[in-house]
Amino acid sequence: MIVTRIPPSPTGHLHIGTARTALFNYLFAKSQGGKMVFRSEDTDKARSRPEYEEEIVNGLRALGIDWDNEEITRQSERGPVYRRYLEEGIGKGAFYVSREDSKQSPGETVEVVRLKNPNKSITFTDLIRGDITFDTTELGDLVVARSLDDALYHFTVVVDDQEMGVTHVLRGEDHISNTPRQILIQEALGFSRPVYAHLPLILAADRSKLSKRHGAVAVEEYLKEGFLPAAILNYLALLGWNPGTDQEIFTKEELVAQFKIENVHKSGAVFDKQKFRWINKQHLDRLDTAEYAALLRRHWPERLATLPQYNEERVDRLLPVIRERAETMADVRQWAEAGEYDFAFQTPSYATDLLRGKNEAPLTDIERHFTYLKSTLSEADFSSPDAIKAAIWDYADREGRGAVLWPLRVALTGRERSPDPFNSAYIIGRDETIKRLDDALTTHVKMGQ
RNA sequence: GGCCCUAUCGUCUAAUGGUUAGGACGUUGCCCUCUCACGGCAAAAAUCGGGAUUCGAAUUCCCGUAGGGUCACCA
Repeated sequence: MIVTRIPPSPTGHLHIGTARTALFNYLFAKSQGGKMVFRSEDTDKARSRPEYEEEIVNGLRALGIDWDNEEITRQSERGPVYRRYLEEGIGKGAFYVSREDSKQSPGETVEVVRLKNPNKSITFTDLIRGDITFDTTELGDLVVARSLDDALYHFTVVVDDQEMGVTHVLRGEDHISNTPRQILIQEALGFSRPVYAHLPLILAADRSKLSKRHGAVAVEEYLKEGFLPAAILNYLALLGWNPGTDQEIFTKEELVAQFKIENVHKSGAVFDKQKFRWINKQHLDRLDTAEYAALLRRHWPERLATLPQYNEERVDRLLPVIRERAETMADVRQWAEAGEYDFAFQTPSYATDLLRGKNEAPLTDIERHFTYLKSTLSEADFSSPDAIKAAIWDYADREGRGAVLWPLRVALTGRERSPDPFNSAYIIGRDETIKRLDDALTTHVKMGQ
């Protein structure tokens, strides 16, 4: 049985690179009927924090990446296990205790444990890159533990992978050079060698390893920005992998069904926010209305609810208009905060010039159109934007669409750019539509004459 | 610098010896259109360079070049 692992170090937020590695381990294991285990690599006491472990666990779960060990393995709790293997290795002569100056606290003398390097050439087969050979001589007698009770990363990884039955190690390309060290330790301990697969890195626009200085790298930040977990998963999967078909939008299940390690790339992939946003829109489009409404309300700026005409019915009518444009919930929030949707919940105010438009339509024309529209709309079918459109389209077409529709839209929304007048009228309802036409007439047309 | 990895449109990628080098994002143009969007159609846009093998190379090999990763008593 295939067993993969996801071994984050809880020294920071859940990095999208970590999430991507976790995803590939998950997809590889699940697509082969195997398992994935989670291990917290918290041996660095100074930098590891429980909050980070919690954020990583929650973030991965939010994305739908779960693991098969009930209890998370924590390296900080396995000191005795490492000590046992250390002592065993020293007994066999594979490691030795070395008395030297401490690098951690200079001036002190400590007894570190070093590997007795056999100085050989090691070749391992990488599932993605083929055979890779290193001469380990340059590694020297590497330190594997600060003391018998304080094993270091390479040692703990090797011991835990062995004890947890890990068969396949899928990790970032930045670990390639770590592999020969770990193989040396495995061989010193008499362990078997797992299969390795080094994934291409996620790159920033400048093609260097994506890091904090390039902007948002934490999964949490994208979740907050309103990216859907399914979209994050989808986009991450496409960075370095593709199914060999033109399909680009996937559910998690489709990913599991189609994932093949042979289709994983060798070269790094630049993280492209634009494409990510587009992917998110595709997933947004696949939500049903109730799901979308719930999502929208979670990201809705509170200020809108304080507007005088705010009610849920209008929000529901506004939803399709928002939905057709928004690529992320952050877009919606931004537009809402810029006042683009205020018209739905309060009477707009605007300049007469805006009402007249670029062509500086005579106010007498606007008065004539509005008088007609008022009487027509007071009897029109308001059950849908299309019905409203049907009621006034012929008139607008005859009189000049721009001449009729532009001032109508401005009277209803007060904005240079807004949803179309049919949707706008539908959102605010018949009474409010008539009222706003009246307002336009008294405030702008009559005053201006 | 040593070691290691990589190299197809700006970006993500398809094509595993024979294609007008395909698709997607983005960009540009056109259509739709009262505005902003959405949508539809179209266009521009790539095999890093040089050798070798071969009837034939994006694809195999070699040499360059470029980019990246890594060189801890961090993980």
